[in-house]
Amino acid sequence: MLRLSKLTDYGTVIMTHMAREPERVCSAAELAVAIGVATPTASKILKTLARASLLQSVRGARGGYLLARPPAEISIAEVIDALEGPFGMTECSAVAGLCAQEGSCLLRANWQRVNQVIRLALNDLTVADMAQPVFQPANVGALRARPERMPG
Amino acid sequence: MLRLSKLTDYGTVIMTHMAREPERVCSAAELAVAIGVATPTASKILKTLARASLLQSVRGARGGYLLARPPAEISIAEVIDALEGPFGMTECSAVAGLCAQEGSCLLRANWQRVNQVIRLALNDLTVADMAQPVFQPANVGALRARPERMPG
DNA sequence: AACGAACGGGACTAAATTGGTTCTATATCA
DNA sequence: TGATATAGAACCAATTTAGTCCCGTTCGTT
Repeated sequence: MLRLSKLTDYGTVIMTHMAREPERVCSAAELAVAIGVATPTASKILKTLARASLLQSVRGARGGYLLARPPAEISIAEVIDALEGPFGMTECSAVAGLCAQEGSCLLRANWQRVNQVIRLALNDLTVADMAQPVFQPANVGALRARPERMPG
Repeated sequence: MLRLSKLTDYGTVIMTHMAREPERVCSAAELAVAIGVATPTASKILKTLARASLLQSVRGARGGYLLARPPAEISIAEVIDALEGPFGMTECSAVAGLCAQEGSCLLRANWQRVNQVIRLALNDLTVADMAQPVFQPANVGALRARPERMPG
């Protein structure tokens, strides 16, 4: 459930990769090789991330991309938002007000809440966190271990 | 981002609807009218929920569906799992081990963590919670208000 | 016993989404 | 000036999703 698209996955891998050397300007071709996709595909993702102001682009020869902010200040939620469109687990909560069965729409308020939890959890997880090979739960407030009711 | 499929959304609406009268046997046709979809569509969802043991089916004339357990003991995570397939935000974390770019797969461990947060949050939210018009945050441990870093 | 209501399961079609490529224009370094 | 590299849009193919239909089975009702 809650599967992200491939492009979004690639996007997080790219951001993580770049976070390891935040100063370096990386070209689309270089990143494509690094993460194992074709250049046009990487390029498409990079353009999207740049348009969302998560990356800064450098045009011209020896150009490429650069993290727009320190990796610790870029949350995974932002990366997902950039690549996956507007937030919202259901259509209703994403684009409020155009719901066919208004009678059942008490639900929406609850979905909004669930969305919010997820968003907060992902807001607390930064690109810098992801770049660390061993991930520090302390950095991510929402990631407390809560063992109850965890089905297979 | 993290958009659920329509069917899953319908599924939660159905479960919530049924939670309001847990004793009553509801036919597919009746539920279809209640939530505003065509009968075959409702039927498809109900079959899936029954196969996942979230609903109990009653065959024959005057048959229908019934919650398999008290609504407070059915989590939203289960409903989503039933309708959306195996858990996992990326392909890698859903079906471990078949990742093209193994080098970048440090990421996977982190994604797993994120998945877990989301899952725990949704595990704590039950069908009974959703059925209440005003939703009690106290019932849902993971739903603490945490105002930091909440962009547009 | 026969009829009809209702579920079980699978196959199928159409529509929407996604993944990926290509092309043209623009910017910049050497 | 030429090579390199991004910007942006259009486009195609493949997958996924939504929704429908059909046939078999179960079981009240008459």
